[in-house]
Amino acid sequence: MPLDALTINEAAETTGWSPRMLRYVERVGLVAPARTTKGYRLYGPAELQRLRTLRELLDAHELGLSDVAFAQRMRSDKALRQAVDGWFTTEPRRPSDVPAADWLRFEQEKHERLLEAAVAAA
Amino acid sequence: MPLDALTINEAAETTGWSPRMLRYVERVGLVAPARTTKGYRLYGPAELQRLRTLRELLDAHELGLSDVAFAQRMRSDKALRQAVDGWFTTEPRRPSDVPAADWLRFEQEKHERLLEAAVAAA
DNA sequence: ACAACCCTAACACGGTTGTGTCAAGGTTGT
DNA sequence: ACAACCTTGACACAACCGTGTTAGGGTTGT
Repeated sequence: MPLDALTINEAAETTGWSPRMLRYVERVGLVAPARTTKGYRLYGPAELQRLRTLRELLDAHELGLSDVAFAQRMRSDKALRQAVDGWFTTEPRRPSDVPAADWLRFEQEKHERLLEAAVAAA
Repeated sequence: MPLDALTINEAAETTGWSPRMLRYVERVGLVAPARTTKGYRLYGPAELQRLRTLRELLDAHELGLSDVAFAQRMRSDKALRQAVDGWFTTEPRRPSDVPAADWLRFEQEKHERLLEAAVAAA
């Protein structure tokens, strides 16, 4: 067994999550640890760090795991990100001299560029 | 009554939402219509548009209202946005020659600049 | 003044989230 | 071989989400 990887109960001990919740956090798509050939979960330093900061994140802003899962979905699904961003920018009295279709496409591409840069930088 | 503003039942009729849900959508912070002095809701063209596209958005990506509400919270609460963005970018093997504190601050400010631009553009 | 509308508040109810616990069975270390 | 782990699956349960319905009370238009 790798020296700097913990089993689920050990990881639970040092992160404050219960083993049950570690499995649940994995199920919802955040913090998925490596596995041994026989299926045992192995939590490395990166996973442990993510688990600790996740707890802080949730507590500090009163979020649910589903909120963070949704944020992750927005980062990985470009179409979703565009759709949501697009919804918040509907009909804010656009300049009337430019055709609507062109304006909309411009806005979409602008957001796409900006947010892709943000994600790429991550 | 303003000519191009609808009451809640009329708005429900043309948007496909139920009156109950229009009140709920307002409660969760999306699409808040104007009010008459006596408290009657008045849905203008902008609100009607947002309601129709909201329905499309939810259906197209299997979202809940709470997801969109959370997205809105992320756009309006800078600290939240930074915290969430920060979590997704924890410990991805940063360049080892730059002190951790500086690197972290640099990343935070970079995200802040990019996302502020995106929101300001909206 | 009366019907037809609007308001808020509440009860109801199936579905999801977050969490614990327990069961049945495979793996590991001594 | 045996205790001490690990796995998945299921039952349970409070809290919340999305939605309808109903009740009690104001407002508006004819």
